[in-house]
Amino acid sequence: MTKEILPDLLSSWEETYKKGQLTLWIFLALKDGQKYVDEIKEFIEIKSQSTINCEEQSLYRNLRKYEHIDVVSFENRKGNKGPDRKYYYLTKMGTELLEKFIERNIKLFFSNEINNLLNK
Amino acid sequence: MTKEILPDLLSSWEETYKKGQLTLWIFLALKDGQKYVDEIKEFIEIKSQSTINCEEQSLYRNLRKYEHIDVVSFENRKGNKGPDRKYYYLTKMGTELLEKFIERNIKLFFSNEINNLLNK
DNA sequence: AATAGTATTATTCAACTTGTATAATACAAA
DNA sequence: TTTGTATTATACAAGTTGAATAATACTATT
Repeated sequence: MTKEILPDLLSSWEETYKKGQLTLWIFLALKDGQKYVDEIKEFIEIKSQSTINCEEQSLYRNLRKYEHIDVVSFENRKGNKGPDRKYYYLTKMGTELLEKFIERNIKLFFSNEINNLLNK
Repeated sequence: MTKEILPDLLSSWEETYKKGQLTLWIFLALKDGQKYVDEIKEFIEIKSQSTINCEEQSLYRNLRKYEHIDVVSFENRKGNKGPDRKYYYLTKMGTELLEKFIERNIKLFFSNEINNLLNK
């Protein structure tokens, strides 16, 4: 009985959970190196082990938001085909922001107290 | 210049980020042991190092949702004063659900690839 | 018996992100 | 000219949380 409900509960929880996570994943992708949208999407899919499959539209929307406030910037480069690609990177402010965010919000899970609880 | 904007960006990002995180924190609190709402709130505030300060109303709302679908249950117990308290705990299904969630969504950050990136 | 404090339930509105759908613009190569 | 790639834009639905407000109910104290 449980076996049929559990996957649905899990995916609906994950759907909610990931809504606030996209920015983090994008910034991690950019910390890894300059990327344009397709590469960011691929990075996230692989590194999240397919937990997060985002739409390109969501990436563009998110990137534009942070571009406007100088957290993210880009450089035009040619691809194999079509028009130039925007290769995004974190600005100095974006780098600082990500660093502080990781320190406050991610490192928590590496603390002994939480880590013990996670593995109990 | 950056120094004035950064704290605002950080807290607005955190506000968004934590919106999908409450369920995880509640479930971790319950995994730690049966608790009623005040204790859950305290657990989250302390263990998140004040990164997450949630409203009791949000806890009630969230708990009720998962209570209805048999992920969370409770036991009435008397407190020092006032009416009985509902001491919540994870059901068998809730425990399984949390375990699977952690495995898929949290353990990622302990992988070498992500961990290296976080500390770069 | 009345009051004050504790615990929970309920409703509503605003703010925010993402999914989804749809459309438009623009460039390059075949 | 057509096809494929890359980006921008708008609008609506769904979901969560913050905040405000109100109501119910039990207990202990005065």
